[in-house]
Amino acid sequence: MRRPTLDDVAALAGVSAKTVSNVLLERPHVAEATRDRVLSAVKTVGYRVNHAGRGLASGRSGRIAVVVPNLHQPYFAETAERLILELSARGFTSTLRIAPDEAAERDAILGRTTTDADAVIICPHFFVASFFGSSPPERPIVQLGGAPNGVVDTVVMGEREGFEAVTRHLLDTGRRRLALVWNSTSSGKPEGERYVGFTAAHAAHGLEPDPALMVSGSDWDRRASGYEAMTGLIRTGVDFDGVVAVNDAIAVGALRALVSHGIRVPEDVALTGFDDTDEAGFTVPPLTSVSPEREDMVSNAVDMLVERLDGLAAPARVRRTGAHLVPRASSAAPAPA
Amino acid sequence: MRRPTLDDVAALAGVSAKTVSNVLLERPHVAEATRDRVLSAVKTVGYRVNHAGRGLASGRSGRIAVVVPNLHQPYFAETAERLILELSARGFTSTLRIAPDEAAERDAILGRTTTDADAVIICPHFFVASFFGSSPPERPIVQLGGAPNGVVDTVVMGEREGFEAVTRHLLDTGRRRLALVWNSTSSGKPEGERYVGFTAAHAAHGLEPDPALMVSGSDWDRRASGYEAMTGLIRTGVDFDGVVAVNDAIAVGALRALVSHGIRVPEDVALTGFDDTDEAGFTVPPLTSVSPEREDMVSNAVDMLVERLDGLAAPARVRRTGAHLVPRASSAAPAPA
DNA sequence: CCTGCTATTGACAACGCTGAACGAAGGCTC
DNA sequence: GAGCCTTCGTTCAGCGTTGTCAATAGCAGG
Repeated sequence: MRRPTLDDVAALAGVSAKTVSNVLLERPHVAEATRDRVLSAVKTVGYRVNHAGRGLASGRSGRIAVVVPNLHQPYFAETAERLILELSARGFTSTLRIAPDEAAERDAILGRTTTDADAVIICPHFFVASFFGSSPPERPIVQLGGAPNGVVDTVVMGEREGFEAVTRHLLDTGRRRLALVWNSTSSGKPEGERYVGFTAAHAAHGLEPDPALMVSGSDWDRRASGYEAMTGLIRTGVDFDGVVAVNDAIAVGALRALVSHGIRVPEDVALTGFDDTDEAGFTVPPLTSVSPEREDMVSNAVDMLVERLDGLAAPARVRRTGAHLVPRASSAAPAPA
Repeated sequence: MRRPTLDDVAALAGVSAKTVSNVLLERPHVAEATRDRVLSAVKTVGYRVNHAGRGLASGRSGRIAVVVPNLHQPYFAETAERLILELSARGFTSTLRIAPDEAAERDAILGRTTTDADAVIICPHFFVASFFGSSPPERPIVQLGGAPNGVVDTVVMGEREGFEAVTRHLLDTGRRRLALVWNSTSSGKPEGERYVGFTAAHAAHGLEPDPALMVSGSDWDRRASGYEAMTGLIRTGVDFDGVVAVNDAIAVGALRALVSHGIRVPEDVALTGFDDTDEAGFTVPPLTSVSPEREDMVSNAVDMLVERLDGLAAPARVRRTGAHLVPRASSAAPAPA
């Protein structure tokens, strides 16, 4: 009835509890025969390790906190899913923390709400180096996406080249006046890697982005935000033939706004997103997007984390992963006039 | 440098470690003055509880496993999000387990992969009573959605009435030949609460569902599955003026299939989903759906779980939550001929 | 045959916390 | 004033595991 312990297994196998532990931890120097005997005893008594005991004795929990702003945004849900599966494949358990606002995110990073994890992987929304004050983080933290901050290891996804590719794609197919639907930033101006890519593509065509075509919604993560921003732009009456959205969710919101104002996609206006979420393939019309190399991002993040857990002491590292254009109908070239 | 322990706090506050523990656990019979002294000592030394130690001593982890088939399906992502936030608001930590197939789901339920949780909340895909063999579950399990199985507490969402409502909505607005796009079931035939609602609505109009209009994809959870099934139905050439999809994801897939065959929604065919996920409001046209009362579902599930953790021994209980129609443009009445 | 290695296993003491049980002090009732 | 209850705090013994280190055996080399 009582849940079996190491001692129960040890008694049955005729060895000490420590030996059973050594077998389970796959320590070297355990005789083949002993191992077999132990493992079969484990099976017969139905032993399962007690994580609390192990954690207390070893000083590690074997648990990684995965921190995302939310799960209703497909990008975060899909990323969290991959992270969790990858961590579990590598023998870690995980705990998913949802940090919808800056305070929650800081608390998660600083460990105030994630005391039971050995390390943290975060898809940051607000994260900046100043969260730490003067003292460095007390446990490994890896950032997935977001800008390198010199404090924690970071996986940079191909934001710049991805955005450049999608922007060039529109320019190459004859679009000339591209609107940019942005998430709001602290400065109120577009900024960061994606904007750099956007500008670079324009420059390659000898063009410059038109500030009158840049709009942002009130929130990064809501389709509603894209709808709202797009509607605002349409109301200004300004002319445009392409819309580059900062991510798929915003593109989906923008799409609704375009359609409900009688603007046809892609005939009148081309539309693109970013992230290549599941839903991008199923909008009407299907949405051109940019696919970050998710597998790469996730495995790089976990690699770096494991290295830190194994004791690596080195300045914050940056790994870059790629991104590629996924053209779909929403950006099909307009019929020649 | 060393992480502070109860003893450090106790020394500073001039009390025993046990008293500090009592304060932190909000035990009664601690004098106000003592509590204040302890709490301020906790702050000064920066104490944070060691979960391993607490877990070992108390025999509980304070952790609940949330088990879902995946996160790329918005319904599961949104539900998991609410569960995690609710659990955290009630002082539990959570661990999210992704169980994509039957074996993984069974392992999670039986605790083989969730040894570190006191209890389990599961959004089941396959779960049946036979998972347990003859012995009852060894810790509290609550099912969120899915059919009651007599073994674990279950929250039944308003599948029957929700489906009846949406079906009636279509019939009331003049649609007569309703296709049903189903997830595949083991029997290959539609079954369960949703189908009962579908049939009941027909009966109320003196009609009977036409078996020739029932199709299912290969998978519950992929938009692709809805696309595939819908395409199959269109190819048969059979006539229909409404499509009832078993959930939003399948409806989104069906929508793509309809549009790409030149069938207009809602002019030619009305379309409805189920779950009222975030994306339903942003398809083109916006998708009529049924909203389960998510808050209710989640709080009921956690309530039942907490009661079990508090020692309630009683036969498996069932709580029912409601569902209401959310009409949108995809099911607007056709213009009178 | 002794020395020094490696391979294998075990004894013991933590790890940080909480449950149980108990003691001291004060207040109430009759 | 005896008896009892309530409040508040302490002492003590583990919870189940792993790290450290010692013990033993076997074996190669001299």
